[in-house]
Amino acid sequence: MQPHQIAVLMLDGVVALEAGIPAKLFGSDGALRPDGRPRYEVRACTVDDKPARTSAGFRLLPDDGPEILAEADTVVIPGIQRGRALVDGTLEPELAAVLATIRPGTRMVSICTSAFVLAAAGLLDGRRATTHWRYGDRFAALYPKVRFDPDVLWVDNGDVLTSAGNAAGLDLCLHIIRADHGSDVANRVARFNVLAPWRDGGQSQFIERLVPDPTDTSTAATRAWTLDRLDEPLDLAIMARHASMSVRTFTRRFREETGLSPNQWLTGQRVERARHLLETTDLPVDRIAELAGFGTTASLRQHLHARIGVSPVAYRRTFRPVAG
DNA sequence: ACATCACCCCGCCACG
DNA sequence: ACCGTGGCGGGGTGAT
Repeated sequence: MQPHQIAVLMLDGVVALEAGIPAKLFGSDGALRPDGRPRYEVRACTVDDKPARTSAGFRLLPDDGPEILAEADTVVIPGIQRGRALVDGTLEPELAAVLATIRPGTRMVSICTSAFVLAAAGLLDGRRATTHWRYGDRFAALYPKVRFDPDVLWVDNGDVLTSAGNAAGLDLCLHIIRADHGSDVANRVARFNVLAPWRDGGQSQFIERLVPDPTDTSTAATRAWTLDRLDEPLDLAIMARHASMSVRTFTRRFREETGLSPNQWLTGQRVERARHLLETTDLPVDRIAELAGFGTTASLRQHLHARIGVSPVAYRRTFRPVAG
């Protein structure tokens, strides 16, 4: 089977760190098939075949030209620090021309400020999108037709995906791998690259305390404790008691440290547990609901559907095609 | 599909 | 005055 073709379009003023993200993750050994063949093939190009000036004092010389865009299954555009899309909502004619060569239906991915480019191309009209928080006001003002969400690491519209600043591109690429091939493959890629498979802090761009003070009371130990007993009934009172805090303080600290409310986080962890079990075991769905801590199968179905839009059985069929 | 109900979440504010 | 804590109210959400 032909590997999924990923084209990285490096524009003038590209952020060097972000230009390397797709190749590093999609091209990781962790993303290889069991038979050793690649799942993804990553190439990079510029608009005009010339080196791209980065914002870091060096240039990037791609091996391929913009003709790869027309053959790509996914196009990733790393963030930029200049360009018309950032200034007046238009595209340079040369950029518009190469974007026009991309086949309809190609999955479009932006990292950081390149959401401006997708928006200027009209690809985000009427859809949810995000970008680097520092550019949020400008983004909303320049592109009023886009439903800007300032408070997430990434937004997945299926065929158009946008991510927040810099390292959020890692989270989005991991998400894409997870969506394409399941969380086991995504977790392996994360491990190969020494990344957190699921950023502690969930979706929020604004984690007030990135590193909880270890001498201070913290919710981290309680989160770890919770993960060992996901199959048990857990509520705020139980978690707060484990953390030796009042419910009010626990709730407040939890949001400060993770960006999520305790229950949002807990549900997320339960969904991840269920996904893992669906992928790696043949246990019946109601048993998985039980082990992941969902009271009922209906509850599991609802949360799985809300997160990834598929039923448990459909999910298993996608990622576990050979029933064991 | 719908109603009911428990629990969650968080602004508010008093307390130490 | 300042700051972290935690009880309370009640709108909101999710489970049944």
